Amino acid sequence: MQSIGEQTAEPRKTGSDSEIINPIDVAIQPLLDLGQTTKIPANQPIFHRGDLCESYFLVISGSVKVMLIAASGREIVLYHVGAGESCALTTSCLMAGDHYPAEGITETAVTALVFDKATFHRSLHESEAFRKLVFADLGKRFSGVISRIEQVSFSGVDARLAEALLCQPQFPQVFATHQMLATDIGSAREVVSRQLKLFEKKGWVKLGRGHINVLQPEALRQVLNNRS
Amino acid sequence: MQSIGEQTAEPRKTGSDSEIINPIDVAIQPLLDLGQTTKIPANQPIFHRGDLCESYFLVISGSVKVMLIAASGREIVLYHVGAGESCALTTSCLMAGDHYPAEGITETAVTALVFDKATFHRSLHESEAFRKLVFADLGKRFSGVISRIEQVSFSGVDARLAEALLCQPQFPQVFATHQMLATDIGSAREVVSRQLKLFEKKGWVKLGRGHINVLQPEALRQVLNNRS
DNA sequence: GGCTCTTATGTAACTTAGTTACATAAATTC
DNA sequence: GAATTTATGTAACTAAGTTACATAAGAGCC
Repeated sequence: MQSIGEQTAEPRKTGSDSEIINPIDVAIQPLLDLGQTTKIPANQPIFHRGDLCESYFLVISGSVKVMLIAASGREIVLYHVGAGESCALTTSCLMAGDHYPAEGITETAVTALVFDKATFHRSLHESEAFRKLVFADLGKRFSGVISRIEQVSFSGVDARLAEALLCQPQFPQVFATHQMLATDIGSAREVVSRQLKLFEKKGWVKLGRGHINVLQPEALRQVLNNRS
Repeated sequence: MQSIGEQTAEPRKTGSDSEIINPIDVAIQPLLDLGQTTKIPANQPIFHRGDLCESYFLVISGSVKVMLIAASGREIVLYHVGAGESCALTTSCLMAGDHYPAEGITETAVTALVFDKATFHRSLHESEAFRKLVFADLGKRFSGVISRIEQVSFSGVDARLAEALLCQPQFPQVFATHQMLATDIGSAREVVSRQLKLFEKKGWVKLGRGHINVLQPEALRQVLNNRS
């Protein structure tokens, strides 16, 4: 059995700006030749629910969101795929020969390494390093999606919203619409607007069109601890 | 590379009584020697959230439920592991070297084949059949958990309850308490009681202590179609 | 600038779901 | 059969989601 490299990729933060390519290429540099490097603009659908999964991809830069969309228009983000990460849903569908159960959409312009189905399976078979990368990613996502269920079904909108505000890339500045925040926490826009107004009334945030200024992060953290 | 068998196990219904061992042993019979056959009584915890995952198991007979439990006591079942199935969470934690993010509890007496960590990894490495079985299962669960999120966050209690009633093993007889149904659909006992009373008022079901008689399955199916 | 169009936010009224806090009743155990 | 445990019933209240708009801030165009 041919070994293509032993070091697995470490988990990486989604949406970070620096260190985009460095960490992944150590582990899978030799695999780069097997895939096709592709660039996709922002806000493009990559896959839809019901699509049969035909290729595997690894994000080199940018970010993809994987989400559910209800008939009513309600949306919930399952997870974000950042630089150095692969889409666990794709892995899972390729392995089970299944259809996608969700939507994948680029959030920013994305550079990705795309492998066709056969290459994916062959690499999985031949490379221990690739296998480790793929499965570690799958495992991480599975746990992540389970925490998501926990959040959504056990904790209130206030706690989920507080967490969303605290985890923004340009904290304490939040560049997001109420709709985007609602999708992130799996609630409705009106509910988010209502809760944000409450936060503003308490002096914890300052609201603006398309952005929010977090004034009292400690108060938000308190909400998180009290009732998550 | 040693091939231990080519046929993968087909997906199987959870909690079915007949054909318990037959279908799986075709695929993994040769692996039986590698694991330790273990019997566990009903209602026993198998793992808790936070536990480090040390062994892999394959259910031979009986069923295990994997669920989240909130501090408040609220519960939600993520999935059931039936005969011939493995626990995807275990697979995922073993592969990612992670801690369990949920609870595993036997629902009935269970016979399982247990592999230690090292044997699991070795089998994964050596046997294509085992790999296929493990990953197909993981993929199936991942999709399953995602539909669960969809159900819980997009569809109402009435639809979820109707579905739960329609999917019972001894349909149209339902042997479950309101609490068990609530855990299944990720709601609260009082909410289930309230909704069941409404169903009863409409003549769709007949309620009893510990069991429910479904009188008008068509009406329940209608609820499912209208607003799932 | 002023006009239009699109996108974002505000808000009230209402429905559904979850929580709190008990009461009642059916099994089970002693 | 009395006590205890377990299951169900129910009311009152809070939280969240929905419907149905109104308002307002920018973007693009003349």
